[in-house]
Amino acid sequence: MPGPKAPEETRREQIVTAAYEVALRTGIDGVTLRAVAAKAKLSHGLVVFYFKKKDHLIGALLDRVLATTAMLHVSKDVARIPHAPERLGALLRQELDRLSLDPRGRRLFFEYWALGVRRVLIRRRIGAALERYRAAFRAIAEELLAPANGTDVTPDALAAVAVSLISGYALQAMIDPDNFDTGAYRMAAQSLMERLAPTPA
Amino acid sequence: MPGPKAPEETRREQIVTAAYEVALRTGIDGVTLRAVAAKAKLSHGLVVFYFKKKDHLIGALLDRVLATTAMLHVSKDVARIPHAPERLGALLRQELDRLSLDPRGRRLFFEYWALGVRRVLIRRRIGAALERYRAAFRAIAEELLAPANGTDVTPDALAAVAVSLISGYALQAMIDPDNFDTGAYRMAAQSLMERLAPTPA
DNA sequence: CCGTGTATTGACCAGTCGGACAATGAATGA
DNA sequence: TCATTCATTGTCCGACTGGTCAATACACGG
Repeated sequence: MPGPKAPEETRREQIVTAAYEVALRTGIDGVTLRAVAAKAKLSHGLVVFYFKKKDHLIGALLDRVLATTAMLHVSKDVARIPHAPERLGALLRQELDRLSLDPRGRRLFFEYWALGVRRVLIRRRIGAALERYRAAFRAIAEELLAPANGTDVTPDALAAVAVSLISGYALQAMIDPDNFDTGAYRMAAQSLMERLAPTPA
Repeated sequence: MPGPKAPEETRREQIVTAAYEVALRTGIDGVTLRAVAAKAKLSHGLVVFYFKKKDHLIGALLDRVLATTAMLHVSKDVARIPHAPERLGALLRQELDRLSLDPRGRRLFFEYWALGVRRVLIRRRIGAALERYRAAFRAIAEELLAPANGTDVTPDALAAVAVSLISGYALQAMIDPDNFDTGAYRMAAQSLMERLAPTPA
């Protein structure tokens, strides 16, 4: 006995939301058509009705993951800092702080990253997200490195290093929180970044 | 018709080797009892005969992965460098170079990393490997930071940062090699590390 | 030469997965 | 009011999974 109608576009979002919740608890592997349907209180047939292939569903789920966890907004407070090195350090700290709350989303991001190693479409989208992430840092890096042009550090590389500091933090903190002193790490990373400015050496 | 006997302890290694080859090509998901058995030219029943549970097999496979890819040997050339900052930079560069060749093993390592997020036993072993990796850097970091004790950077944090630079490099380079300038990154990372010494500031 | 233990096989099982599909219900327009 | 459209359901299917197990062939000690 087919149930009531709710043919709004909401259905897709509802399903993706259910998938997201499932993924948070059980990982991408746990995102099965039936598990998602159960979480959304639908028949699993309906899920494949909206997303013809399961891959499409996990693609849509990737959108959700990227939207909620891989976006970088430079807060007003940070943007207002005049001195470029300090601004870079502050941005770094802001991101590290953000990482500390709700690590579950980040876990999903890394799971997708691992998936991307084998699947081209996912790899491209994650790569693009990383590139956008780097771009935000690159802007500051250019400004910072402008005076000390004699240096062998390019803005692009500096941005990549910043991203490394952030993702490396997440990676290490996730895998053994016990042996990882997050406070000390943040101090060190920030101080390292800010130390770039004074002497181009 | 049960085949010939070869009851040596070699069988286990042979199976793990087959599993490793399968994993390199198809990822950990592809490591199925039957796939491994086929690769090793055995019946899948024999695989479960040696490794009672599949988990034991993927545990043994993790050993293999860690042994071949997560070990850090400080080469003689590097160890002989007297000046600590330069030594740290050289070690960093050595590891980054090593990452460039044969990324397949590293991919597996990161796949296990993602797996570790959900599975406790794997998480602990990866965490331990990571800690050993950090320890190698910590030794140099202590020596490096000794004179400039006024600094807010602890040896532990510096080691963690070094690991971040390495894993972050792998992360970004593997996912989109096109937009990632490996050469510039290596220059920047090394120069950043070596810049730690001169002025404790 | 013959049992005994064990390495090895293949068949089998229950479970789960993604996907196809006919049947059914509800809304909608004529 | 009735036919049409389409969202929704449950069922069914084939493939594959991890795991069990009886049957078998081999090596070896007596």
